[in-house]
Formats: sequence, C-alpha cells, structure tokens
Amino acid sequence: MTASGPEETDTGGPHAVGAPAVDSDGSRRVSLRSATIQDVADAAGVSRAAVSKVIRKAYGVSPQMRERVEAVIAELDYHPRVAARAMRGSTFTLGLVIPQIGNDFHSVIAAGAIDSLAGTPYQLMIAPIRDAQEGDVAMRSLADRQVDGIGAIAPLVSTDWLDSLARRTPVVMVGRHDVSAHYDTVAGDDAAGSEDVMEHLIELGHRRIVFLDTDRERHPGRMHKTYISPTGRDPHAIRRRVYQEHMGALGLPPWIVQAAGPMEHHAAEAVLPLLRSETRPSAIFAGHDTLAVGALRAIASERLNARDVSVAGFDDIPIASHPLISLTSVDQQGYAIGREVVRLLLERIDGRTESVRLQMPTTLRVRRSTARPRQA
Amino acid sequence: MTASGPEETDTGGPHAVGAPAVDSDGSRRVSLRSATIQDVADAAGVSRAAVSKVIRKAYGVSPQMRERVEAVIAELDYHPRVAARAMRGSTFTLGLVIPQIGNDFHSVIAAGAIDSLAGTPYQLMIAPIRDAQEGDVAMRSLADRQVDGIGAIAPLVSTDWLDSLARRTPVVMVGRHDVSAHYDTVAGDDAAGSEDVMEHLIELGHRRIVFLDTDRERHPGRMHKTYISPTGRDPHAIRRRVYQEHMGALGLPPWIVQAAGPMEHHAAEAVLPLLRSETRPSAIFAGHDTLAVGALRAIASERLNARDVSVAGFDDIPIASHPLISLTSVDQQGYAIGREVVRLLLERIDGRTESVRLQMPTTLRVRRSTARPRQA
DNA sequence: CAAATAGAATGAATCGATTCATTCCGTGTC
DNA sequence: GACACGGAATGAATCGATTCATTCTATTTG
Repeated sequence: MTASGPEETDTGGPHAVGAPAVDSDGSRRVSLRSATIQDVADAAGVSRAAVSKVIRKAYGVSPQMRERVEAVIAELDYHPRVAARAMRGSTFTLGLVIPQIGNDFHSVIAAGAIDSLAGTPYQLMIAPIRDAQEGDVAMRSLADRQVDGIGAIAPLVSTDWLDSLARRTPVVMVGRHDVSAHYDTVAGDDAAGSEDVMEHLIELGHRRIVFLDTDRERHPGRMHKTYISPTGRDPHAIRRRVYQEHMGALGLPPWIVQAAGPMEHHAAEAVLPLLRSETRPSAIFAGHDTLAVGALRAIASERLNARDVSVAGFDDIPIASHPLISLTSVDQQGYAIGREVVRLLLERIDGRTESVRLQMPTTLRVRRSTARPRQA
Repeated sequence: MTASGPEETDTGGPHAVGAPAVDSDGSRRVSLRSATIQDVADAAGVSRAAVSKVIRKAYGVSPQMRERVEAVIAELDYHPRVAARAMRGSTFTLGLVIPQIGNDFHSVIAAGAIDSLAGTPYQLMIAPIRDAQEGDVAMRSLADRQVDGIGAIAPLVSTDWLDSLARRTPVVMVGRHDVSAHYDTVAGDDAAGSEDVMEHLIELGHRRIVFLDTDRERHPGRMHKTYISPTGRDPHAIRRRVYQEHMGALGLPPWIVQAAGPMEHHAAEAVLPLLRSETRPSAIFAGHDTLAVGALRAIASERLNARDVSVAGFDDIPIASHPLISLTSVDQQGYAIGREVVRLLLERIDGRTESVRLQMPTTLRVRRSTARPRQA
C-alpha cells in the first residue's frame, strides 16, 4: 500500500509518547467477569430458560416477567455471548470474504451488503484476503466461526469444494457464472459489458487495442486441488474471451498484457513500457477499473491523453466518475450486488433450498478517457 | 454509494437467469454433520483430551500418537469449531472496526493489519460501520463474539466506556490522542501535519482559506452517554484548531465549512456553492483526503484549477499520488498504523498491561493541487 | 528388586447459552 | 367439587471444545 517493508518501523517509525497506567487491584477478576444468563436469572429470581425466552422474544412469557427480566438485563448490561449461543442456535453473523481491501469495487459491494443489513439483528463480518488464492481458507475460517451465511468474492475456489461447504452453510458467490445445486451466484453480465466496451472502442476507430489482464494463476505451484478448473467462466476469462472474439472478427491479432498483480501500480508498471515502445497501442481495455486507473497513471505520467491512448475499464468504481479521471467503464451495479448477496443469504437462512443465479444488467458509462485516436 | 434507494431493485434490477437444483435425500443430516473432536478421538482410538493436545500442539503427546491423530484429522477434514473453543479458550480472531468502508485511508490501515497478521494463527474480522456513531455497537458486537482483541477507528466513543471494555478485552484505538490506563492508542501527529499544511498554504500566498470540516455531532439527539466529551482531542478537532490558530495569527477570520457527511459527494456539494459565490476561497484545507478529492470534483467540474482554488488534504490516500489528481496531502503512514495496531494487540494478548500511546510522524506531500493564487 | 520419577494418556468438570419435556397453577366446564 | 385444559415457568440435557487432576506405564535409581 503506502509504505513499509518488514522493518520499516525502525526508520522513521513511531515513537512512544507516554506510557502511564498501573493496573491496580487483584480482586478485579471478580468484578470484571461480565454478566451471564445465570446472573440475570438469579437477580430476577427466575430460571435461565425464562431469561432465554425473553431474550429471544420466544413464546410463553408473561408481560410482568418480561418486564422484570428486561429491567435486570438493562441494569446488569447483560449481552448474550455469541459463542455460547452458537453451540445450539445461530450466531446472527454473516461473513463476507473480500479480496484486496482497497479495491473500490469490492468496497462498493460491501457497502451494499452493510446497508441492507442495517436494522436486522445480523452483524456483518468481513474476512479480508490478500489475493484470490486465499479464498478457500477465508471461507473455511468463517465456517469454523459458524456464521449463519457466507458471501464471497472468490473466483479461485472449485465448485466441488464450494458445494460441499454450501451443503452445511448458506453460500452466495459473487462474480461467478457457474451452476450449483447448493449455492447461489450473483454476477454482472460480463459478456454484454465487454461487448459494449469493444464495440465502443472499435466504433471510435481503434484497432491496436490491448487487453490489460489481471494476473492469473500466479501461484501455480501451490498444491491444492480446490481451485476452479479453467472452464473460462470467471469474469476475467469472459471479458478476455469477448475481447479476443472481437479482435478476431476484425482480423486483428489479440494483444494481451498481463499485470503482475491486481493493484494500480501493477497496471502502471505493465503499461509504461507499452507507451514507450514504437508501436504503442491506441487503446487499452482493462480487466477492471483499478487496473484502468493504474493505466491512466502511466499515461498521464508520460504526458499522453485519451487521443493518444484511450482507456476503458470495468466496474465503474466511484473514482471513475471524477472529472479529473473521467474513466469510461462498465457499470455492473456493485452496490445492488451487495444487497442481493445479503438478500439471498437471508432467504437461505429462512429455508430456501433451490439455488438462484442472478445476473445484473450492465451499462456502459462513456467518459473522456476514451476518444478517437489521433491517427486512425 | 453508487445507487439504490430501498426498492431500486425493481427498476433495472437483476433478473433470475436459471434455477435448477433439487435437494434430494433426507439422510443427509448425518453425512453432513462435520466432524467433531469426538469423531476424531473415536477414529484414532484415543481420548478427546489427547486430540485436543495434538491440535493445540500442547505438551505431553508421543510422536506416534501425534502422527496417528494428525492422519485422522486430515482424513476427516476436521476443523475445530471456534465457538466451542471460545467457551474455554481463545478464538484466535482479532476484530477491527472500520467506519465508511470505501474510505481509502481506512482501507490502507486495514491492509497494514492484514499483512502483519499473515502467517500468524489469527484471523482478522472487520466489523464495518456506516458512521462513527455506530462505533460502540460494533465494538460491543465484537466483544460479544469474544474476539481476542479489538482495534477500532472510532472517535465518538467515550473514554469511560472504552476503559470498561478494555478491562476485559485488549483494545487499541486508532486516531485518538487520549490517555487511558487500559487501552492503547495509535495516531498520526495531527498537530504537526496541520501546521505543515497551513504554513505551506500561507507561504504560497493564500489568505482566503476555507477549512472543510467533516460532519460533527450529526445525531445530537441520539440518547447515549457513550460519546466522547468535546475535549477537542479527536483528529479533526485538532486539525481544525491548528487551522484556527494560524488564521488568528494572521488576523484573518476563520472560515469553516461543514460537509453534510464524510464522503466525496458531501464535500463536492458543500464546496460547489463556495466556488460560485463572488468571494470564493483561494484555498481549501480539507479535513481528510476523501473530502479533498470531493472538493477537487467540484473545482474541476467548474473548470477551475489549483491557481483558482488550491486544495490540501490529510492522510495521503493512494489516489492522491495519481498524476491526474495530484493532491497535496499529509502522509501519516496509514499502513504502518495498521501494523502497529496488530502488534500492540498481540502484545496485549501476550500479557502486556501497561498502556502505550504511539504517535506517527507525518510528512507533507506537496503536489500540484496547491499553487500560488492567481491574484494574491 | 523395590521405590521413585517423569512422561503419556485419560476422565470428568466446565464454559454459557438453547431446547424441550415436564411441572405448576389458575380457569372454566360439567 | 372433581377434572380437563392451556398458558407460564422450570429442570436437565445438550452443543464441542479445553483443562486439570488423576491414573497408567515405562524407565531410572539406590
């Protein structure tokens, strides 16, 4: 991200400003233990079961008992421990696996999820992963924590593995187009969106179009059978395929450049040499907006503009609409995707068993980062 | 974020693509129940306690027993349930409360935390909150889930409340300058950073400087005694105060504009009328970079530039260094902050009881968003 | 060779909730 | 007045791990 190798802290690192605080008493353990359901029951002079019913608003509690118990709960500031609850019932927690925190598209999806959970008794927990390869570990980790449902942006997990997980816990996958009997999927219409981009670029007169791809199979060595087989159904494979088809239809050779990673600087580093070569591309179709913004970084730093090299992205992240960036991109309704993920999870928790596949319609947002090439 | 009122889904929403899947058998419950420690013990012909020791790598296991048990664990794909664990031991989970997912500074902090947790047995769980007011609820929620430690960016929680929470669970607060006997704090040097900004602007010749503040006390009506008393020690109060002092020293009236919220569009909406007024400011010191980028939005959309209205921000989020944005900002090492949060939490888990306050040194990054005003 | 000892493995209690079969109690019915 | 009934409240079992006091088993020591 911003800075820091492993021991960055040493050079120019933080320094302690002050450090007071003496932990006093020894009897604290007693007063510190937070209240349990037993404490509440004792204080209210009722049974644990009764308190439990009040908490869960279950049937069979008289108004006066409810009142009494609720008063004690407030007085003792009692909160049920989720772990104990989890042993029998549910945790009222939904887990969301998000790769590359800082990727704004993922943040938008999360925002959608967060907003639609507001007002429900459920709490959202985000399990961040650094790259898509960690998806299975993170989902497993959420399952171990017995969340009531798992949403994930994790293209690199095999359908078999997901199926076996989804058999136990509700699962909704984002950005997958595969069919499963046990988990749901929500994805943008990657094919249609990519068609729009390619048609737009070609119509503007571009022919030397580069497809800037995210890194794929970066760790081919890692021994694990849980990765998706190369069925070509993940979003980037689809976008790439549409690109190839359009290039092929025009009799043009595909020109695919792979960034070393999914972040802005990876894209900038991959694009810079292209700009400096003699036959530079006239347009770049980036696999997603973060890469596109990175490409713009390189282009701007070379003092080039859209007439020299146009850029189109995918996702329509918030910064794309910024007038200083003004990136042409495909809106696939990330916010709505996040809301759908939550809705589908809650439906599954509520008992639905048929699986659902949603595909969000896309819209091409044409902005100033794409223009007619200077020399056709 | 991007779109969507409550029923947005209806218009232009998603549509089901297909829905196969029939859940067949009824005997599944049995085969689906995931393995417990008892299953492992039975299969290996040992006691539960023995298995537990193997898992925890505890003392007192013979090599051959270890080997046998580990084989069974692998075969059964056994994973201990965190909830059951939590009842006696620890959850190996750290919680991080992050407001406004999508605020890039917060993402950078999270990235630092994530990276320094890699390779440890701990899993990071992010509890996102929509605005700072929800901080106490989210921290409470993490505590109910018995995380082993809580990091939080939550300025609006009272020190008393935090102290009582921190007495039970390790707590590290980001961006607070208060002193506590029970929790640690990590913050940037807001005073020094703001000094740098003001000196820079004044030196460039600016006099009509607006301080673009984030919304404060947006919900004064909410009944809760847990908010921080207005001691003026939260980052924005400090930045504002430094601004006021510098303006005062020059005999200039302070000009504070408050955005309706912490997001880009809030800032743009607050700034636009300023730009259109007759006596527009020549510079804007934004409370943080997201607001600054929003201000640039308004400025660019009015076809103005840094000579007309300069902008400086705080945090040095990644996009600030983008050549098309090129925002002057204060780097307070967000990534390192995230790493420190984790380090301090792990130290506390490891037994430290004296509290620590860290202050990160800041660096002003001067870029093209600030320039000499056209007419001094 | 008996006694001491250290290391391995086990058994049973425990954590804090939920759940459901059971008991309790006040009304209404015949 | 005995009995059935139904809503309230309780008791005890249960979830899946950890923990620690105890038992078992070799090995060493005097």
